[in-house]
Amino acid sequence: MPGPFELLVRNLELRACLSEADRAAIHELKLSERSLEPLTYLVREADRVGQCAILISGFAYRQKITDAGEKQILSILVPGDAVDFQALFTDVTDHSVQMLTRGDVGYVAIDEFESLFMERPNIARAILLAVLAEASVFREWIVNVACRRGKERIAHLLCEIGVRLDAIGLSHNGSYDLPMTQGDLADAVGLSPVHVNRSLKTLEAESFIRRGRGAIHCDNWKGMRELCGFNARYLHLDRLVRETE
Amino acid sequence: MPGPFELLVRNLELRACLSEADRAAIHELKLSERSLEPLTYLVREADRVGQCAILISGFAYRQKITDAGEKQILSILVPGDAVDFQALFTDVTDHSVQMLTRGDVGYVAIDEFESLFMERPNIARAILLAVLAEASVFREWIVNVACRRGKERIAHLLCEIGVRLDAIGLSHNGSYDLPMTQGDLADAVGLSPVHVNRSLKTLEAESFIRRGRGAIHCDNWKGMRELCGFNARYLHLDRLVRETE
DNA sequence: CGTAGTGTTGAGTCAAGTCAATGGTTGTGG
DNA sequence: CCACAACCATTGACTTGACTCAACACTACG
Repeated sequence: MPGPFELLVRNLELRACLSEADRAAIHELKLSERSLEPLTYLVREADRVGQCAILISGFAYRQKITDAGEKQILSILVPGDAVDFQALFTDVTDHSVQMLTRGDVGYVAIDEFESLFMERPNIARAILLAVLAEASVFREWIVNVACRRGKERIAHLLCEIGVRLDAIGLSHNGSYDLPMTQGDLADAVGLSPVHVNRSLKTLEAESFIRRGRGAIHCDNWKGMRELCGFNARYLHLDRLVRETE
Repeated sequence: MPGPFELLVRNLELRACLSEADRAAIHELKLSERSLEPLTYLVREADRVGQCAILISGFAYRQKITDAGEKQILSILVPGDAVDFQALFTDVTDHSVQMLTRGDVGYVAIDEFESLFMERPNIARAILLAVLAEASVFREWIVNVACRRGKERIAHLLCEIGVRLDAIGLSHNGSYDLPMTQGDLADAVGLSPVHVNRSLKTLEAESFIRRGRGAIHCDNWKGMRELCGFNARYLHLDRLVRETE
C-alpha cells in the first residue's frame, strides 16, 4: 500500500518530470491523515478552504447542485487524485467534493502547497499539467452529456473509469469495483435512475458487461469503446511531455 | 484599441497579481500577428502545436467532433483569451479551436511562454488561475447541458456571454453583438437548431430578450438570471486572490 | 436576380422522463 | 433468529421535451 506522498508524486509524474529535490520537498510536507465516511464533504461550495486534500484510498466525486435542486456529478476522483488544486491562490470554490465510499484523505496546509508552487517550477508545471488534464476530462464530459444517447453515455463513463482504475492498478482482467449506485450513475451522466437501469440492462443483454454486487465486468472493452466512441487520449495518462529540465 | 500584450496582461491580472517586471517580461515576447477568416482553425485536434495563440479581436470557440459526426462547442473565446495554455509542456491537443468571426490573433512561440512559466512564479500562478477558471466554466457547462431544459440552457449561455463581454467592455446597456447562428448555439447547448429557434422565440415572447441581426438585447438580466439559475461566481472574474508577493 | 445560408413553422416520432408498484439486500435491534 | 426499516434495483404504463423531416421565408451577396 503506497503512502500518501508516493501516491501524489506518482500522480504528478504521470504527466511531468520531477527532480529528486522536488520529490523530497513533497515528502517534507506536513500531512494529517483522516478516515472519512461516505457522503462526507471534502470541499463545500462557496466555502473558504485552508487545506488541500489528497485522496489516498476510496472514491470521491465533484458535484454541483442547481437551483432546481438537481445534483450533477462532474467527475470521479480515484486514489492519488488531488482533490482541490483550485484552492491554490483562490478563496472561494464553485462546487463541492464528496466522498463516494469510505476512504482515507491526507490534508496539507494550502500555504505549504503554494510555496511549493512558487518556489519549484517543476512542481508548478506538474500541477498545471494535472489541472489541464482535469479540464480535458470536463470537456469530454460535456460532449458525453450533450452528444451521446443514454446507453453510449453510460458506456463511455464505464470506459473512462475502467481506464483510470487500470492506470492505478485497481482493475483486474477488465473488471473493477464500482461503488456507485444507479442513482449516482444517473447524476453523473444526466439521465434518470430509471433510464440508467434500463441502459445497464441493455448493455448486459448485449453482453458488453456483466454486473455483480458493485462490480463491473467487461470482456469486450474493444466493443465498448467502439460503441461509444471512447478514445483515451483525453485522459492524458501517457507522459507526452516535452522535457525542459 | 488595446494592443495584444495589454489584452493578455489584463486577462491574467483578472485573477492574479503581476509585478512590473512580470509585465515587462510579457511585453518582451516576440509576437506575430495575423488576421483570420471565420472557420479558420487556431488549433486542430491531435495536432502538435508550436505556437501559443492569443485572441486579439473577434470571437472563437473550442470544439470537438464525435465519431458520430456531431459537433459540440465547448466554450466561447473572447478577445484577450489565451487560446491554448494546454499547448504548454504537452504535445497533443484533444480538441480544436476555430474562429467564429473574422478576427486578429497573436502568436507567441511556445518555448518563450514556457520559459516565462518556469522563471516567473507570478506568471505561472496567473496562468494556473486562468486555467482553473476555464475548468470552472467547463464544469458549469456540464451542469447546463445535463440539468437544464432547452429554454433555460440557452438563457444561461446568453447570461454567461453577456457577463464576459461586459467584463471586457464589449456590451452596451445590456446588449451585445452575438455573431453566432442558431446552429452554432445549438452546437453549444446540445440542442437541435429547430429547438434553439423555438426556445429563442419563447424567450423573446416572454420579453426576456429582443433580437436584431446578430445582436442580443436584454432589459431584464435579473429575470434572465433567475430563470436559469445563473450565478456568475463560476466565471471567477473578480480578483479574489490571496496575495503572496 | 439567382443562390446559399439562415431563420421560421408545422407535423409526426422517439428517447427519455415521471409516477408508481414490487422485489431484493443489508443492517439493526429486540 | 426474526421483524422491520431503509435503500436500492427492477419493471410497467404513461407523458413529454426534444428531434427529425420537410417546406417555406428572409436576407445578403456576387
